[in-house]
Amino acid sequence: MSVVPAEPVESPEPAWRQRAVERSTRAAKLRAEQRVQRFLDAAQELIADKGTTDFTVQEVVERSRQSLRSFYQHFDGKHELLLALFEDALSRSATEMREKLSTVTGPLDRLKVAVDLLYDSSTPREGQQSPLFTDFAIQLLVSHPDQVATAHLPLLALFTELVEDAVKAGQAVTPRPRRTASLIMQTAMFTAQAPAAPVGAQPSRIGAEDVWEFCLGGITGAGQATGGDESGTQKVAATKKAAAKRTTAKKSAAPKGATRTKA
Amino acid sequence: MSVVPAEPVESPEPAWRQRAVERSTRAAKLRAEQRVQRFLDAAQELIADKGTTDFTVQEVVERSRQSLRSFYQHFDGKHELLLALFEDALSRSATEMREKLSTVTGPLDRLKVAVDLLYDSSTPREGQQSPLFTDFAIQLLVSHPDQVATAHLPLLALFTELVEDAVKAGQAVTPRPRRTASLIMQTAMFTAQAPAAPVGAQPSRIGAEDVWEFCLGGITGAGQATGGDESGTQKVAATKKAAAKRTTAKKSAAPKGATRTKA
DNA sequence: CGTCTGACGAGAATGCTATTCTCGCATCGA
DNA sequence: TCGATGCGAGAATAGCATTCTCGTCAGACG
Repeated sequence: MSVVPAEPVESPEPAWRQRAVERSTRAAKLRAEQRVQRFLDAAQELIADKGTTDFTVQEVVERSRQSLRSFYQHFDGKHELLLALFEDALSRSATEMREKLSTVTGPLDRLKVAVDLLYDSSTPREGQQSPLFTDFAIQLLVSHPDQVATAHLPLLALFTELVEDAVKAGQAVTPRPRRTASLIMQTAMFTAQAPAAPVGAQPSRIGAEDVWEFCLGGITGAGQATGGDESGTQKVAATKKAAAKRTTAKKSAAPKGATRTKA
Repeated sequence: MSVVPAEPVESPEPAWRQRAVERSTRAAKLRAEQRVQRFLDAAQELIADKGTTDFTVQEVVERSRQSLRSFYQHFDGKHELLLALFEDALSRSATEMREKLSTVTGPLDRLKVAVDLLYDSSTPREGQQSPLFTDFAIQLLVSHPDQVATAHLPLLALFTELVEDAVKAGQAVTPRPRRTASLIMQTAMFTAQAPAAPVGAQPSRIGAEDVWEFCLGGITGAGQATGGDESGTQKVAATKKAAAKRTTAKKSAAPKGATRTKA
């Protein structure tokens, strides 16, 4: 990109010195990276062990057999450490998801599988690796929304592709695939760690299936048609169009043919 | 429910004493409630002032002109205080929303307005009253999901009604209105404080409109039909049905008639 | 080879909060 | 008036992140 052409007057030590310095530098940089990695690994272990991101910086330091001094020399703070892990995890997750998707064909199938996978990753487990998606992701959402956005980028790209493919195949419609992808992701991720109903409510947990149906067909009925009466679906679809129009144009009174599809 | 019939032998002081005690108690209880209220008010003010829930317990104490001692005598901790405010806010919000909805007719219109309102409440503002929906709600979601669920109950009830009404009017279809309502709420609330795109991405912010369209029609096209070609919508709807089936039953190859509705 | 520099370990010190504890005073009913 | 209970004032404790101080050591450089 920018191979500086060495100013003829100001710097009488053009490239060879630079190379020398760089060689000298390289070692240090390498050592630094190793150290950073050790912190990262230690933190990862702690997260796995304790199932939280509530570990102490001290613990990280001890586990990595380094010093506080060193820690703060390499990270701006605990926050930076977690952010690093977070971005890494999401990025890794995206590629992993891509692999798993490689065996699936059909735009909608692929999208569904993606939703399932994302939902699964976002579900709080006991001993798994999740807390980066759950715990921290959420805290971060409050304090540094933009960084979350950045971290989401790889996944968002993937989902955007999936949506676009579905659209191209005529199996989906949306004016802004990126936004839709974002909405799908958010729905899946947040719903996964959703509040279970307070006490004794049967609809206890909203599952990946529910999320998918919702994303697919929303409320207007298309998604749930997994075996219902043909005519019914057709009817609702027609109604829907009108309803949407009405919502925008302000009007009322509607056909009563309640058309549920399932029991 | 349980007017204890006064055991003949064990307690020779049946009702008069109880009444006396109760009279004596009442005053104390009343004073206690006033104190609690003062804490609550003070906290509310602080939130309004600072725009965060990051106030100190000390601050609450000072502002309410009471003592730390007293605070911890009435609350289990800062957490309880916030939780109280949170539940209150959500409950209040639900009734307020009900009022505003009273002027709107038409199931889908009502639902849409509700989504707008909820989205609006959940949007982080500078000086407004929101932080209870944003800040704290999210922290809470991590630490005490069940309490969040409880707090959401009033709103969930409202949205469930709205969805059910829409279904009854034949303007919507869903097997489990409650779940759908929950999904709609979550989508609106979380998307409102969503991460804006990292740097220079135009689709910067997902708005209430986008949320609504997504909830309404999901991805399968029904929602966006604000003026598209009749036949197109019809076609997509038909395709949709098949697609959904395929998703479940694992199959591939799809009709190519890309049918976008909007530009 | 001697020195100088910059990274590092060990750990004390600081700062911020929540939470608890200890003292007295005051209020209210008996 | 007496005693219990509520409460204000504020000191004490504790958990953590972050900073600072002091030596040490390895490599760079003349």
